[in-house]
Amino acid sequence: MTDNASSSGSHFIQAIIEADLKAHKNDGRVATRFPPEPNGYLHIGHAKSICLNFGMAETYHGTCNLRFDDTNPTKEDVEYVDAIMEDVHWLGFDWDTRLYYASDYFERLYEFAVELIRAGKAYVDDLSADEIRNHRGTLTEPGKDSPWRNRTIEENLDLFQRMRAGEFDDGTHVLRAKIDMAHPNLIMRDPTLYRIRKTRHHRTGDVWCIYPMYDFTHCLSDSLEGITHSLCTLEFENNRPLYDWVLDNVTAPCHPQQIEFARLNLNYTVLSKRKLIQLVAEGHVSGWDDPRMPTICGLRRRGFTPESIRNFCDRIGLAKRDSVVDMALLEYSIREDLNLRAPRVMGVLKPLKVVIENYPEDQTEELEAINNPEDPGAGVRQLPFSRELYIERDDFMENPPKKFFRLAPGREVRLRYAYFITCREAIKDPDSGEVVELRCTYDPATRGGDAPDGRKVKATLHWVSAPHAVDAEVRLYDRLFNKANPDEKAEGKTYKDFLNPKALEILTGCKLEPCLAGVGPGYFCQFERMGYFCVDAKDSKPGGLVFNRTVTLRDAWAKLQKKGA
RNA sequence: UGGGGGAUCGUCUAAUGGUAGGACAGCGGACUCUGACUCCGUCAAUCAAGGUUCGAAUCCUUGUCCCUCAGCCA
Repeated sequence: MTDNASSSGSHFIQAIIEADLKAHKNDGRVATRFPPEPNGYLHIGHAKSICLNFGMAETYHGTCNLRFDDTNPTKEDVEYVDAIMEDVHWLGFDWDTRLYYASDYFERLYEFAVELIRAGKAYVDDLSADEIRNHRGTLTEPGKDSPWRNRTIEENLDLFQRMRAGEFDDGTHVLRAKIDMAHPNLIMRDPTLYRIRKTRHHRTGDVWCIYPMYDFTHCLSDSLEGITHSLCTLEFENNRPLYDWVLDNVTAPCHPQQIEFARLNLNYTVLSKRKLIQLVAEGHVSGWDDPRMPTICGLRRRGFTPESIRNFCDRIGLAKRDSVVDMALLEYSIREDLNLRAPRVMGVLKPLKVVIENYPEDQTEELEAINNPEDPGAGVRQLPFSRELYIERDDFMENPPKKFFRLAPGREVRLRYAYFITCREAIKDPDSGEVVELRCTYDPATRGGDAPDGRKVKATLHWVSAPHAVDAEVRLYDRLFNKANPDEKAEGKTYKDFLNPKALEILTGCKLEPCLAGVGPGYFCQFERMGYFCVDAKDSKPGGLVFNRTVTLRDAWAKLQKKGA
C-alpha cells in the first residue's frame, strides 16, 4: 500500500482484513464485490464503495466481483447495467471475468428457500401487505404471529411451489422466514423472503413470477461467490443479524463477514438516488450526465478525471461515523491532477476589444508560448499577435480599487508572452456608458514579455488576436446548490429551493486561441487565469465548439473582492 | 420509548495506555510572465462529569447528543 496520496495510511476495514489474513481465515483469501442495483446511475458516493471494494482486492491480491443486485424487476433496466459497467471501467477498475447477476442465482435461491421450508424455518403467509404491517408491532411493542405461521411443511412446500407456478396474484402470498415476531430488531420479525411480481425481468424474462428479497438474496449471492468481506453502508447494520441468520440456516457454501462503513455525503450537492432521479425527471438538470450532477457520468462530462476521483476517495478516508465531506476537497483533487496534465491555452470568455494604436495595421507576428510550465515535455507553440485583440472584460476597470492590479486608464500591464501595453483611452457606448473598446499602445522593446530596462508590471493578462480567434460557447459550471446542506429543514422549503441558479452560465462568442480550432471530445486544457475546461462530449461540433468549465483556478483576487463585498 | 451504531481542529481522518499527527478549508508571508502552481509559517480538536493509572482520546461508571430500523425497496 502506497500512502503518498492518502491521508490515512490504513482504516478499520484494512485492520479487520489484515487480522483475518494473519489468522489465515478464508485460507488467506480476500474476495470482495461491488453490488449495485441497476435502477439508477452511479454517483460519487458509489465511487467511494467501488474504490474500497476493488481497492481492498488489489491491495491484498484478492478479487472483486461486479454483481448486479437485480431482484426487483419493477424498478430495474438494462439501460442502467450498461451505464454502470461503463462508469466502473472508466474509473479504472476491472472485474475481468467476474461479472455476475443475482438473477443468475434465482434457481439456487429457490432451492435454499425450499431448504428453509423443509427445516420448518419459513412459511407461506396469506396476509396482505397491510395486515403484515399491522402484525409487525412497533419499536417498543412486540408483533403478533400471523395466523398462517404454523402451516405444515407439506402445505408450505405446496403453496410455495404454486407461487412459483403463477397460481396466485401479486400481493396475495409471500414467503416469510420464521424467526421471532417479538424480536427487538424489527428486521428479524419474520422478514419477507419472496414476493409475487408478475413482471417481466430484464434478464430472466417471464421465467419467474416470484422474486427474492434483498436480505435473502444478498447474503446467499455473497456466499455462492465465495466473498470473504461483504462491505456495505451503515444503514444495513440492522440487517446484519438477518444476513447471518440466513447463512446459518441453510447449507451455504461459506459465511462471508458483513462490515458496514459510513456512506459518503458531500456538501453543496445531494447524493440520494431519489433526489437525483427527481432532478432529472423534473428537468432541473438536462439529464443524468448533466455536468452539474454528482453522478460519475456527470463528473466525466464536466471534465473530472478518474485519477482525481480515485485520489479523492483515498483522501476522504473510511470510518463508521456519519460525515459530510467538503466539496472543496473534490475541487482540490481535480485541480491537483489537471495542474500537472492540462495544456495551457488562452481563452477570453467575456471579450473586450483592444486596439494597439501604434501597431501596424497589416502586421501579424508569431510569439512563442509555453504549453505547460509543469511539464517541460509539453513543449511550446506559436501565438499570432496583431493590432486588434481581445482581453477579458474583468481585466479592465475604469476606476480601479486599491488592490486591482490589472488594466486601467494610463496603466501598463503585460500581455502574456507578448508585449507590455498601456491603456490610453476607454471608448464607451454613448447610450449605455458601457466600455466597448480600449485604445492602447505597446512597447516594441518588450517583445516576449520582458522589459530590457527592467521595469515591472503588476499584472499579466491573457489575450487573443481578434482576426485569428476561434469562436466558442463556454458553459461555466458551479456547485449545484447554494446551500451547504440542501436537506436542512427550513420553513416550508425543500432541497429544490436551494438549487443554485448560477450553477450554469452559458457564454457565447468566447474568443479562443486558433490552436483550439480542431479539438474535439476528450480534449481538456487550462484557459490561463480562468480555470480548467474540457470539450463537451455531447454538444461540441467542428465549427461549433462547446467547452465546459470543470473547475476554476484558485483565485486570490476573487477572494479579496468577496471580502470587500 | 425497544434494538443496533456513532461522537477527535471549521471539515475529513490518524493516534489501539506513553509528545493529540496529517489533509482540505481559513489566515499571514516568500516566489511568480497565470492574483495559478510551489514553498514557508500560522490558527485550530479528544461530547460531559466522575473513576482506575505514574500516565487516559484510548479502560470503567453515569449522563448528553447524533444516526438507523416498523417496504411485499435495496
